[in-house]
Amino acid sequence: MSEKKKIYKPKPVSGFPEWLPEYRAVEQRWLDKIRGVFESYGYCSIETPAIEELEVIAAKGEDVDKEIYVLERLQADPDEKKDARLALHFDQTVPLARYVAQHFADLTFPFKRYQMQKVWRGERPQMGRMREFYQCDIDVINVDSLPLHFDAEVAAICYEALEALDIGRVQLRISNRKILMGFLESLNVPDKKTNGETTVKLSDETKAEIIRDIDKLEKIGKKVLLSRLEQTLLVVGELGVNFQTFIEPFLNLAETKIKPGENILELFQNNSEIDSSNEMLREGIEELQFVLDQLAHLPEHAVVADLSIVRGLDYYTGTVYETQLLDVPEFVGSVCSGGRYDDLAGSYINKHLPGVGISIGFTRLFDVLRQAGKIQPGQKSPADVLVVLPSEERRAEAAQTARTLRERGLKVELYHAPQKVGKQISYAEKKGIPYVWFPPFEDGNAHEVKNMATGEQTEATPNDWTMND
RNA sequence: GCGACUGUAGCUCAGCUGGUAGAGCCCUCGGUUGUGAUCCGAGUUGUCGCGGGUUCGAGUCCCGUCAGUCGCCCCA
Repeated sequence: MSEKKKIYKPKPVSGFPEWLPEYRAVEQRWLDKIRGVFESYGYCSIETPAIEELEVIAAKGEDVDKEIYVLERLQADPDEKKDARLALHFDQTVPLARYVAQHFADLTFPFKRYQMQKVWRGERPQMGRMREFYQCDIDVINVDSLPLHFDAEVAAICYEALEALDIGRVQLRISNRKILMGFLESLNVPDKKTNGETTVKLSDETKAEIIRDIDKLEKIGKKVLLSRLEQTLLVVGELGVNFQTFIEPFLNLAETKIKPGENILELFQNNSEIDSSNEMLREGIEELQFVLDQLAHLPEHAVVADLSIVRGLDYYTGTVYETQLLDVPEFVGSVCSGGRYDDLAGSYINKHLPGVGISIGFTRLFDVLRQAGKIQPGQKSPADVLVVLPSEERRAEAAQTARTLRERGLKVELYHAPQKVGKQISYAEKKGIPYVWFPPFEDGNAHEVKNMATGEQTEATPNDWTMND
């Protein structure tokens, strides 16, 4: 007879966050604010399915492949293999490309859209890194060519959206991939095979390795970075000793944060060790300068050019962005990143569709600030008023009071049982409901309302009371 | 995927060199009649992550496993 109820103890699944009501309330408010800023620039909303065909999602590059969640039925029918495999989307940029290609005929270009949905990545979770999270994307896609102004516009919009959240100072860091690509292309480094007698161009593989490492410049520093390059590349390599001395001048530039108004080309030309005549390099500098100067209206700290920003995703071809929270130094990751991609939809449609966009890593942003204690939790209930239930006999009257208040635009909860008044009040207190309404407990008595913050209680009528009374 | 650390009540944790589990918070009730956040009193709560081993005996030691945290890779 003493058999115990079997309980399955719930455990949170790491990397799949969920919040208590008081934080969810803040999260909703933030999403509304971001949406408001996006729409104020005329960007429209779309939503794409949580899943895409694996073929579509995996189009990005090998590194992300291993992080893709695929979807299958528990009882997968072996004969069903002919069906396309499905996968949860990894980001919203690739689904956008597919969407644009698919609805090409019905869209108006330049197509400006925002999209706020969850995405999934199978990574090891840690501070600021989840396996399920919201991204707030804003992108512009056009046919044939896309004016460079948009590279500045999407950045400015995102900055404004972040500013609207009142989260302290944020800094956009912008670069242009063409600069680093052009620089690496221009190099003639000593050939190992000839013991440095002749020179050789960097292979794509080597370039990729260097790019990956330069991304870490701020984190690990120039010295460590150079010795790392030496270690990884000399071994692999076609490169002769001291090849790092060819990279170093660039790192010196990449270490500085360039403000709007500064002349980037001059910085290169003043550095005699860098050959700034490379065409791609020049183009990148010009573009970066343009975008940077277009953002000069933003506050002092808000935007810098930072040549160490290159971004991991392969599809970016020009402008790239990252964003730091300057007032949360314990977190160094980017909370808002993106870039320009010249032809992401090219594999779905026979049109040239360049785009540029940025994505706010919403859940990361929210959770990092929450953990840093910078988010004031909201109310546990959206209600403005709790109507006390005096007795079962007076339920109809109390319900009518609540209805009247609701009709006047207030959010009103009616207490569920005629319990002791003290209990009803403490319920309101716990849920953070700011006002408690007392309908008459006896015929002929007046309504009263209590302000929970001040403890003050006054007579009132449901038809004309307002929260400021 | 690799490395380090952790895993005891709903939550935060204590439990010394092995002897059959404890504190605070939370929650419930009470301190008479219609008033919360303080105070006082009483009460409920545990496969000690899971499986195996050593032992007369394991929350405590050993092995395995799973999960979590942090770091690396990568990224929002």
